[in-house]
Amino acid sequence: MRGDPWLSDDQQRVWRSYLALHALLNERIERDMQQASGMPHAYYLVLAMLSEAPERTLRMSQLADLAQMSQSRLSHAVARLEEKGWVRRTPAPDDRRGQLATLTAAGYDQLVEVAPSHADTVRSFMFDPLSDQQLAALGEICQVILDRAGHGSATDEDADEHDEDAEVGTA
Amino acid sequence: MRGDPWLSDDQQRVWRSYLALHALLNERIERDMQQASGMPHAYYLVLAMLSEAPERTLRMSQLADLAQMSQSRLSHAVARLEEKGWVRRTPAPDDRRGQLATLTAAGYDQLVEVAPSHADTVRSFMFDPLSDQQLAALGEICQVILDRAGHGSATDEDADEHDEDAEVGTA
DNA sequence: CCTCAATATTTGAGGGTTCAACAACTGTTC
DNA sequence: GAACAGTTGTTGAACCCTCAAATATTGAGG
Repeated sequence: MRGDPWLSDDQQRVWRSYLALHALLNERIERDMQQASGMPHAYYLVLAMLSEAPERTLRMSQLADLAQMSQSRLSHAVARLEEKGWVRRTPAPDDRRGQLATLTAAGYDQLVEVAPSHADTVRSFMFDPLSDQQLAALGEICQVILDRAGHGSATDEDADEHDEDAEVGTA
Repeated sequence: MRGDPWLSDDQQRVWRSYLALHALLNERIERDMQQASGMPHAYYLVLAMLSEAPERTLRMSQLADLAQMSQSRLSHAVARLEEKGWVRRTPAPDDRRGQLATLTAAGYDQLVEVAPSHADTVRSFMFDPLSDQQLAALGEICQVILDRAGHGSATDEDADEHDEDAEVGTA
């Protein structure tokens, strides 16, 4: 039903390392976030993306793209963030189907408060152990895989260009 | 409250790539699994770990360690896998607190049926794009980080040695 | 204008995960 | 051997995510 399955022994080993790595990292990030702000990491990313957008405002669908989540997931997420007072939703002026999500002042404050400990977690866990060469190698590895994702055998990708502008920072 | 936070620009870029990569990979794996077997990837790992154990049987706590989940999570998971008839639970003979989880024949069949497409997803997405050097580099990167995890600034790790023996394969 | 397919977003149900509390048992210590 | 701390595993509530269905709107064509 597809091309030759199975992983080589080397691939197996690396795959298990990758799984272990991610499990551990994720656990720490989520614990950290939960402690610091009572929200999951995914919600933090939503706030971060908004903070980098002009007017700290984005259409729901763009925000979903940037935060890499489904529209449904985002809708639930923003509902919750709105309850907390960190995001506000207003109807889009030009398209009456749309909604604009805006980061509130309280949301921005929250982001600023949480960011340092999050960044520290990521840096100390993931990056401190790596040499400069390894950091570069990891960057290229991710890029190669991402670039090739979409050709493979699956759905599709619409590939917006990236948009460097670190207001508060992803990590 | 911790050592110098913030990521360098390079680290930021790599971190975002990593996030994008994982989001995409995870999405495909989960979609694949759900389609092929109606269970999440985490449950597949539980079956896989059992398949590699002597007698296809493990104490709940060992299984939780190997599958990298909390006991609570595993308990819920095994409850569900038991409903599906893929795992059976029996009281441990030596310790009356304990439970043994055993992979049933049906569970093994399920694993064998699902494994190829899963392996193919992982290989084609993650490994096909990589050169041999990149595969090796990735392996080392994961190892370095994992080795240093536990010293860092966090909780603790008990570090069991690994245990090569691919009955059906993690991926 | 009317219809129809496509887009944008929300909703609710179903299931997964976490966290804290609990129940049962073990091993040690006095 | 009674008390107690520690281990093993389960439970229920709260929350998050997915999927499919619903709602509202747009834009293209006839």
